[in-house]
Amino acid sequence: MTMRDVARKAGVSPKTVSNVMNGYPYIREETRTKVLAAIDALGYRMNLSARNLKSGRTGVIGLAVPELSLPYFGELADQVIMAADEHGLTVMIEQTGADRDRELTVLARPRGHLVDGLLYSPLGLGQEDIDHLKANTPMVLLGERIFHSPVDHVMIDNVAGTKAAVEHLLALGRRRIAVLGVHPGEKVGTAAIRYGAYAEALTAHGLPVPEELAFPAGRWHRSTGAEATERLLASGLKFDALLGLNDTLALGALRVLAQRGIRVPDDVAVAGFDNIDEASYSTPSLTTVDPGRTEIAKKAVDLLVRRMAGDDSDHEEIAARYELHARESTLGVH
Amino acid sequence: MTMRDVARKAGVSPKTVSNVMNGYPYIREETRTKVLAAIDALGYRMNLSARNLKSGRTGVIGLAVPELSLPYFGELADQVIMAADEHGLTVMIEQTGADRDRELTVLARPRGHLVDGLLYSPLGLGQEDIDHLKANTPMVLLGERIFHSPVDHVMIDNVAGTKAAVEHLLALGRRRIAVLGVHPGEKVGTAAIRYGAYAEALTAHGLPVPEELAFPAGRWHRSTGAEATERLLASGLKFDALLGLNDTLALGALRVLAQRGIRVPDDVAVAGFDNIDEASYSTPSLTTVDPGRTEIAKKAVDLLVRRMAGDDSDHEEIAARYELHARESTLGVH
DNA sequence: GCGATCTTCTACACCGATGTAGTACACCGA
DNA sequence: TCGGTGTACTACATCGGTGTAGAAGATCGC
Repeated sequence: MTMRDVARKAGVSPKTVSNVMNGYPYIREETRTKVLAAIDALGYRMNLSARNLKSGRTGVIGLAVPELSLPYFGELADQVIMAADEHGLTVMIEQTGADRDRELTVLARPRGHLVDGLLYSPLGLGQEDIDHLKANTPMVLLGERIFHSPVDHVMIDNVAGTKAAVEHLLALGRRRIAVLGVHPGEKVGTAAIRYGAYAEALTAHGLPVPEELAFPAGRWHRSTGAEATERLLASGLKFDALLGLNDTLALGALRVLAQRGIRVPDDVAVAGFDNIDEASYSTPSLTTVDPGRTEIAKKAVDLLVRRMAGDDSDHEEIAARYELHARESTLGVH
Repeated sequence: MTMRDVARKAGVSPKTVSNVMNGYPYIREETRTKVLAAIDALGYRMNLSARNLKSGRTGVIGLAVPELSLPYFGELADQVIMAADEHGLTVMIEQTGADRDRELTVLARPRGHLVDGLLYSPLGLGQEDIDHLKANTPMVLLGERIFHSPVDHVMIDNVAGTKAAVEHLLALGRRRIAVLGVHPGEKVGTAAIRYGAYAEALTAHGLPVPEELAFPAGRWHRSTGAEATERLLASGLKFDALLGLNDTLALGALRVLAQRGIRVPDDVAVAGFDNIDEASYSTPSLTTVDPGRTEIAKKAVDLLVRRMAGDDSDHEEIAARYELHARESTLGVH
């Protein structure tokens, strides 16, 4: 079942069928309907591999994320797929597992030419990997700003968002804010940026930065958040607030605090980052920063589509609008 | 950068390069290393579209799920991607939004020959759509058993799993078990199967089925679970247990119950289905049925790979092992 | 009335792999 | 010694579309 069959049935050349399918303008209405009727009658579907081989286009974009099982990335992927759909594009998802080697592999081999462009949400890459980003494939980075990279970014406003959360805690009178999920030694990742913003917010208010209250967690899962919270409690250090560098960490913390009978927010106020759906439904509901997932997905896809269409103007850096959602984990129940 | 370039550099024919890359056995070790060296030196990557055009294989399988933002499907996709990876396959995800038309579209047009096979998790399809399943592409259905369909299935053991949950509640002395998430009128979907199993479990214990305690929810989100729970509470009906037909519904219910000051499990025991990660970390943690996600993903991919390799034996129906995880939402805190 | 331009369509080579067929040599048994 | 089999490789057509070039008729300006 090929284009030739359709052409034969419609009594035109294969190229005319191709032209009809691709919206070439100079076609008589009569011819167009004949061709469309033939396509319909035969149930013809174009072989995208063949088209891609000749023309480059596949209509597929890649989305590389660390882990789909993390709600943030699941929800992001959902949005990206819907945004891509509006451009008639399909999304191929690649899981990197936040592993640097796998992240580089994705870059080096964008699925054997099967994707026209790449949306890329790196976790493990650093300044030293910038060279790898000078890809042949159009690419838009999501989430993180890798310092001084010559690539398009659609960024979470990590700094302003984190500061808003910290200032919210400070405004509630909290002074000893523990942090979950830092990555010691890391310079450019999300962890470093958010922790840096936390420190800045404290400093701006004339407060010292209590480094002993920063607890590492490599992967940002509920389980690692719970473990870090247990280490925090075991340390015996006093704290009256807890900032999870993302929501799953904070939710893991909520669990442990509840188990230990520590009241939230009375004893400890808790805040997170991401505003995943779960944050509205936990008990207590979680105060968090909405990074504008929908906007990020939409803008990133739009930008990528422009790049794929050949736009080679200077690279852009777009920051999405964040929004602080103050909920029970800091405000209490009304 | 094509195979011809590699061939020239290695001093062999393009076909020999192809043979090396595809593991053809009759190649001298010396030749193989020459070719591999050339591939490495040039950073060559095969054009999958070209290969697909000639050979059919793309190394891509499709995964059609309702919504990635639902934790169950995010976690399932994660597992499928990892299982596919072990076979050297990439996964292309299609979101159907549980919309019947979109589900049929996916079937009718498996991405323009771009996928070698399809894993398919239908929600909206029914008995009347069976004809559409007689696809040309190898396909394995996930999760649901569409009645009398001639297609491979890797099933959640919905009936046994749900019964286990209900029996657990009964064993705790609960007798008025409300159900969230039923789909009135539906005959073959997950909702119907799980609700049917619930009813059977009650009947088997000589108990009547309290139909007034079945509350509908079209989509199985936290928000719809919360709404259904509010309707349940507004009804004034007495109940001492609550079964969410999946975890997100149950988690939405937990939220509303907590807000209303209804104690779980003292006043109402709550159970769900899916064992998403979140169920271990909610407060209280959620009793739920683990449908064996990892096993489902692995078996489904294995089966699909066999079908893609040409195995045309009779269609199989594999049920994964479920496991009941009894947690605080039914047992209380120890 | 004639070249120029626009509209509509077609012929054909070609994208980059691979299946098929076939060559050439080595080795083996009778 | 010769046919048969196994090993190692190559030439070439081909998969199904699309870019390019160009043909043929219609329309237009002057």
